[in-house]
Amino acid sequence: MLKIAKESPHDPKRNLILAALPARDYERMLPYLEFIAMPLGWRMSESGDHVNFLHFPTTGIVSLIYDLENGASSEVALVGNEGMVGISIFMGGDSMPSSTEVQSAGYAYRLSRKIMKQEFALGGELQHLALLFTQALISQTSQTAVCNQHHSMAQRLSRWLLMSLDRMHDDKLMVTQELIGNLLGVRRESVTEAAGKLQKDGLITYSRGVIKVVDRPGLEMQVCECYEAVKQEYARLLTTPVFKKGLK
Amino acid sequence: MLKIAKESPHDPKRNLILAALPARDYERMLPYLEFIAMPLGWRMSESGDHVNFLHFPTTGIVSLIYDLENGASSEVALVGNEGMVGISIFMGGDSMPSSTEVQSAGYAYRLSRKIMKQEFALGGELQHLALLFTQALISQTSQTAVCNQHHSMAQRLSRWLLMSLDRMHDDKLMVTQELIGNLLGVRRESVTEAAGKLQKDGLITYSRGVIKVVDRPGLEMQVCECYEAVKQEYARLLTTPVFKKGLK
DNA sequence: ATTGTTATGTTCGCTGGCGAACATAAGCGC
DNA sequence: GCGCTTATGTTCGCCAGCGAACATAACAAT
Repeated sequence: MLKIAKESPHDPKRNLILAALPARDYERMLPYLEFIAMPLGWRMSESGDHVNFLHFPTTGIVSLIYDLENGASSEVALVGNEGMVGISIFMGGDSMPSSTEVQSAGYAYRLSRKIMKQEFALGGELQHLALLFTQALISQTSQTAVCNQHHSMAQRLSRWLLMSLDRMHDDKLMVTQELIGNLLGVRRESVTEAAGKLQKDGLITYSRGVIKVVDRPGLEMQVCECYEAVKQEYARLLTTPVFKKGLK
Repeated sequence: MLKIAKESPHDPKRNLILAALPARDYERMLPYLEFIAMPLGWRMSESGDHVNFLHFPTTGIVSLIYDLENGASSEVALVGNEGMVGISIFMGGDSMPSSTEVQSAGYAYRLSRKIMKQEFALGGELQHLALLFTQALISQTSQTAVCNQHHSMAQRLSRWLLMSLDRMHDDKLMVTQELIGNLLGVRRESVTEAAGKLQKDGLITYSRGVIKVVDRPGLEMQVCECYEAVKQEYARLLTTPVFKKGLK
């Protein structure tokens, strides 16, 4: 049998929700967790699709996106290994108006709708964590709504870079400005301008689909408050139970 | 004993969540439901407050608001008799970064945190409805994020008017343009301009804190898609169980 | 090395909402 | 009726992001 390193995407506990589960719950679920690759650009679900799996990313990043009739769209939230994708399964609605798309390639473990509903219905720690994560997601979405309206492109780009970085293993993002534009709901040119400014200020460097953050503290200095606000709320809601479990 | 008319704010079943509960659950909760007035402008909770009650409005409207450091703010969702206020109680986070404010005076029944957690833990229809409502709230918030970014003032004002109207009993809104500006995260002058346009087009009339919608179909004609999108999603998620129960 | 493709750079005029300052006007207290 | 407060009307210059058009530059394939 292969030994799996802790840092490998194959370790289910790289996903923080799975990692926070009590041993008993974790082991009961383990046989049903299916390892799956999330290639870059994969549209995991379209708006309104009946969702059949709950995904727990171990690496990679997934964007939750709202599309408008005229073709415009905006990302409303980012999910990485701190959370899960497909909450409508346990929230009861079966589908959501948002689409989900893999923004940075990686891996996930997935659980079938049936098993997840069973586990959720037990009312144990999984239910607790799932709901806490969902609350954090609401905060992220709400903050995005305010941020979209009140903050500049450069600030929003900075926030997006930092949030993506937090969900990555390294300091390089494989993403074109065109794609960022789609996610942020602005033109590619606006991204170019903002990115150029950040590069001139020595905060990032980029070239043809690769963005590298070279001065993270500097980036944090001039990002809008939304970044910290969301991060704090995730920490408040989600690190406590992990801690609790670690103490047991 | 006083007889309470069905249309009275004193009828708990004016709240659609309560109305959708099976008789057994409803009757068990009834003794714990406390009737309470929600006066205009009441700040039910501030950002980060530990929330002690879950409110089920029977009349009136509550705004969920995000505040920024510079004093700016934006409403991220509206809740009326179709839902509830204080979801962090059963979601597990105890508090939220948003504040809640009564935007249109009315009444509500409230349940203490303790009782609500008990009832939720039973895993029955209340849990089911609470989660469905929460999912609908996520949709509303997400749509707001996209709308804030892509649609004009006049459209967003129209959407806000229609959404408020849907949660009211009559066609008059008691609200100043100044207040609407705060909620929509724009200047009062921008509201004046947009409202002036709607009035000139014969869709609304207003004067000193009273807005009356005189041509609802006309308003619906030129509102952005976000209005219908959210409404449909609420209908999909929340009317089905009510129906089911009605058929039993 | 040549060519095609994709990513990024740059410009120009336009418009919606901003910030500030000030003007009217409707209701309220007395 | 008088004055005070609050709600709405109007103007002006400003700027961020838009839409469109086009220019360069890096990489890929052959």
